Amino acid sequence: MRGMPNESSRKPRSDALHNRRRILDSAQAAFLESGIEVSMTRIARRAGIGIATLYRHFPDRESLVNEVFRGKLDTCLARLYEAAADPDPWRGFRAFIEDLCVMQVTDRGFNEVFRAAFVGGVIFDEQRIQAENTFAELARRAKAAGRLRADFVRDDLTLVIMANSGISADTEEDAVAASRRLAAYLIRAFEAAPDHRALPPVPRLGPHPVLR
Amino acid sequence: MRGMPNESSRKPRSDALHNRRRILDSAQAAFLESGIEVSMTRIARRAGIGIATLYRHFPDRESLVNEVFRGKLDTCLARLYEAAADPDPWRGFRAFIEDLCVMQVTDRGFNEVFRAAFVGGVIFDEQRIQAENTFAELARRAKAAGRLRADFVRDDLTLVIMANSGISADTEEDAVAASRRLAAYLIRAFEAAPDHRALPPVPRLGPHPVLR
DNA sequence: ATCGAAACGGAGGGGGAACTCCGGTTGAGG
DNA sequence: CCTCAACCGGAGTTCCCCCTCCGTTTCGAT
Repeated sequence: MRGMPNESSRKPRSDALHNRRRILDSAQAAFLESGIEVSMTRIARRAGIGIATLYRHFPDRESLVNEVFRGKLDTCLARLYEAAADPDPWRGFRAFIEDLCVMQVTDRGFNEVFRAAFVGGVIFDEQRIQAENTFAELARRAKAAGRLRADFVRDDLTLVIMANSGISADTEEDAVAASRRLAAYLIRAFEAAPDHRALPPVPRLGPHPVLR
Repeated sequence: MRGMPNESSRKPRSDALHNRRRILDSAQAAFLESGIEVSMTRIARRAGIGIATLYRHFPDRESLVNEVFRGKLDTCLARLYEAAADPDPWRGFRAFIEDLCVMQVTDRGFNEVFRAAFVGGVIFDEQRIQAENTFAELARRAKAAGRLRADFVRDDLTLVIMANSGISADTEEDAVAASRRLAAYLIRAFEAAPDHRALPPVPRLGPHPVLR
């Protein structure tokens, strides 16, 4: 509820609620098209409200970004838990990576936020840790089933996210196609096989600056 | 020679030559650190010259970018021809992708320019076509040798470039490590094997906006 | 040493973005 | 219906960027 002006007990006015909704919708659309760096003025204009009203509801860009993507991040985590619940861990593993890539590539803002959240770990922290543990457990099961190569590590998911974040194309359709093909290649590479050669060493992937 | 003020016959002044060199060096460093969008003012300050002098030598950002990366792009093409000359096409294929990834990940500006050049094909056009043909021939030989999967297509190289362009890390060392690991995974996925499943369809990858 | 063309660099116009101030407006409880 | 806190929105401030104009300085040929 950060950014909401009324501090204590009092139901917010209906026009304020209406404007808040319009801001969130416009911001969502603007972020999707142009990324989270889109100017606040553009968001306000798109919503048909004044710039001051936007800032009253969300004191800075970060709080707006947070509110917009909280929901989408939740559905993303839901996909992970769904995949982790699959009795066939390798099928779950593949499904998660495929879904993730599509979600990332169809929303430029989400791509940036998700990348920041997972690679940098600056925002949405508690959810991220839980998600990492769930993913690690899924990977462990897939390894135990002999389908995922044993030297797959947690940071390889970060690698997937970073690689997929580089995909783009003119139309959403083409971007999805490109992302699917990349995901298919990567999944193929992750699959256990008798002729494995050693992989290059695991990189140390620290925080990455996307927001500020 | 675009951007050089003296239109016809006359040897340039020594101070002009000196400043030109300083501009190119500073721009190279600035692009490497901050990407090609870095402000012209910063480049000029770094070179210790006035902003007007910068603009006199290079009338717009594009001509400066062109001049800075012409050399690096040439060495990149040299790597390709070297790889194409390898009697073992699969070894050449792998070496080229590995080298390419490292070059891309160690210079942010080059990453952006190279991505634009290869994905969009807007700049450095004639070189790009020749490079594409050379790469296609290398891939053909690698397929004929039974080492590269038959359904590998030209646009898969674009996929590699885009994926690798998403890699980043705190230190150059870590970025290289991450890039190496990604490249190893992709090469593994490209390798021919008896148990191939069909890949998702090839995406149509059109021009991509990086420079303006 | 002279002198003109060439090169230099700072000041400034124009634009856009982030964020704030404040006078006018409106919704909802009494 | 009245009132007033809550809300609205535009104008204004500051900052940084691109790029140009123009008075000053410097090179180098004579």
